[in-house]
Amino acid sequence: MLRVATWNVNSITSRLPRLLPWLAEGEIDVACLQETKVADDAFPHSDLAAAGYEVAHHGLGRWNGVAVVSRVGLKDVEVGFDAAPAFGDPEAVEARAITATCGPARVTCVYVPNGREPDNPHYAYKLRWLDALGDAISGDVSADRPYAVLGDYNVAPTDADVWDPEQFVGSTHVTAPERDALARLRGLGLHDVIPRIAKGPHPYTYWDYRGGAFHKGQGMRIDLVYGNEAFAAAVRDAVVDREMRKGTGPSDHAPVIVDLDL
DNA sequence: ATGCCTTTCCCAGAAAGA
Repeated sequence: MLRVATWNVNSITSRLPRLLPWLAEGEIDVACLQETKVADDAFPHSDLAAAGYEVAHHGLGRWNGVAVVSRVGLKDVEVGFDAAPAFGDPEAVEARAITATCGPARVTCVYVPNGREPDNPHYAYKLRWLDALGDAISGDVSADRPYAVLGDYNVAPTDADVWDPEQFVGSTHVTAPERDALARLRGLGLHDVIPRIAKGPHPYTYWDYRGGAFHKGQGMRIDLVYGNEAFAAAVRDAVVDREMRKGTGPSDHAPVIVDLDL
């Protein structure tokens, strides 16, 4: 059994007291982490090493930052992806993707650009980014080896993936071009591994910090596990770890945990 | 939510998040 997870930690520094016990008690084999918000030299490498995890981190400072941590081996790391677009300066590609092979599976950890508003240049950047991602990963998707793209996609695939679609009319995360971009990824051979419902109407993964959104059930499913044929066929269970959205110092995202018969 | 929380930059308030 291989247990693979994705979690937007919203600062690895702030979340370390939650991350370490979660890894240990949850018996997580591989975790894809987003929004570490640190440069590589500020990542808590020694804490993860002491916990038994190898780390591949890609961070450039206060924004973005992604990591794969694994206790089942970690090799063939690829930082970013081929022809990853930049927002402005072509030399300033943001730290939003990292890929590694962990035991029997290969994973790409992604933090998809937010997009801000549909008429904002960051929205066009988001669509470019997703398109280029698809081009870059098609080989791994079609390979026989279990492979998945896990992370914060910043897109709710369907209206059921937001707590109130009426609230999102005209917003990012729900527009047709964004959903088309996910459909294209599925068209390459990726399958949306949807967690089972633990509570409420839907397996949401994100709740705003403000206004008691979590307790009101005002969530979104935007943290996704997209697995290729071999990965999807090996899935035995998938859950949202809602407990991690509770308690002291939570991230605004909850982890998604997938058990694989590998 | 017109950002009502949180984080990082760093010690004041901007920027960003979804």
